[in-house]
Amino acid sequence: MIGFMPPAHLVVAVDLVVFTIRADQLHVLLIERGNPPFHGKPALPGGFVRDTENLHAAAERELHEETGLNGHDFHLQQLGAYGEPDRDPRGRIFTVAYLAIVPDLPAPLAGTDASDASWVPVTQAHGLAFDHDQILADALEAARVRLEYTTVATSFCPSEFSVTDLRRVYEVVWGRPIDPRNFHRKVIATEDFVVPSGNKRAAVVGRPAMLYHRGSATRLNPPMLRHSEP
Amino acid sequence: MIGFMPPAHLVVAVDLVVFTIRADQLHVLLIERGNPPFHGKPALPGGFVRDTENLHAAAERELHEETGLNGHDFHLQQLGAYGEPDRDPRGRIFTVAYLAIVPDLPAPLAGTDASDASWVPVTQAHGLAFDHDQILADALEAARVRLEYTTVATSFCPSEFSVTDLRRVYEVVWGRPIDPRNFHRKVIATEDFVVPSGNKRAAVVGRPAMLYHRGSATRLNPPMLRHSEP
DNA sequence: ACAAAAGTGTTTTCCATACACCCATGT
DNA sequence: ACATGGGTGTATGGAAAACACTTTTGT
Repeated sequence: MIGFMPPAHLVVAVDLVVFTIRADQLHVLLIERGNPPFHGKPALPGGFVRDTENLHAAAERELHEETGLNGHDFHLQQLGAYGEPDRDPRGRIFTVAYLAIVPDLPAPLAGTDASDASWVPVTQAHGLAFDHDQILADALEAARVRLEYTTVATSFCPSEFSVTDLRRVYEVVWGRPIDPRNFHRKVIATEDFVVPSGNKRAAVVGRPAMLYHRGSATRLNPPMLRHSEP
Repeated sequence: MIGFMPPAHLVVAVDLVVFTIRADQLHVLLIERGNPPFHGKPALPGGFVRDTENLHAAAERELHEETGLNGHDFHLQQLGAYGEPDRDPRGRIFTVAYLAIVPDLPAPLAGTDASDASWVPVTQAHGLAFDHDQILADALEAARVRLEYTTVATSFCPSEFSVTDLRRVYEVVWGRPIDPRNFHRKVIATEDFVVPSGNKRAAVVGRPAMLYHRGSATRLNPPMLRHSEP
């Protein structure tokens, strides 16, 4: 299998950096490669772009194959193109990386093509195949920046969530604590960031939280400020 | 020439959106296509990525071919990949767009391969070949955003420039006036945004301006705020 | 002296931070 | 009653906007 050369028109792939939050930790979806090169190594899920589909559709298809998600239950956005001549030992293969943000899936990967896929804490995701370490690092920084200026944080949450759930997203992705009171006021004050669902969380302990759905806003104005370390 | 199909490995191109400011107007570098498809139409400069070069190097090479610039006299950054199946009638050709920002060139395009290239005000750059209208629109928005959070505005200026020159960049790209006094204080207060050259502008009229070089900073913290329209 | 552009000071307004406090629920 | 987390009010500091003012040159 060494030296396999893909058909000439298959020189553009898409790779996905799929983030979710499980147990208050940021996780990324990785597969274990079943073929050379990098046989047995962890890698980002991805595949070649088909003749009739555009880049975004290819990314959506891959995401569906790996997670079973479709519709608009996720955030999917292009990160950029990677094209070092030697990035793939099979030959000159360009890849377009996509950042995907999904809620913690109840039945994560059952019934999908990718039973070989698994969630790995980003803190432990090293030594990936190809240039995927670099792509993952870029994706992490992009996700942190997007939390500042957009409403993507809600894409980490299920359909119904509390303000505290949303705050945990910021704390986990940014890796620093946020004042609950000020965060609450800011989220509520930002128009169409979240809309009340009318329900309340069954309280395990303490006052039950009001629940919200994602609002229609996409940009955060003013942004959530992430300061440099104190 | 109709129906020309590039060699199979040449399916990835880079296209450049080169911005400069001339006569207080934002201009973009366009070529007139000498071959089908879109013969005679304006288009962004670009070309195929060579076997041994990475994407950034290909973009740098194209920029040098079109403008004669090399070294670090410019800003060059990837915008993203475009890959609609029908974006090029010759076949499936992906392109990676780059945003380039250069100072107003003294002898703009003399002695370059591209005597067919010319500066066009962005307000008049419509009806471009391929999907270049879309790429140009994306590049313009990206440039506006980057002026907020980075120091790229200095890349529009020659080696030595005044604070007022820099303010004009913001006003031209954003298309709205800025208070000269507050802008001045903010630029000077931001560490390493600009460094004094020690020289003064020969005054045509009024008090001569102090001149500056680009500083070492790349990110603007705090950012230049571009408010929504009043 | 005057015009014109560069650069500084001052006031006001707004927003982020910090933190005290009240609210709603389970035990 | 009280512990626990959810949510609100308020004082303070710092930065942005608005704008009056001073400085430096050429004519």
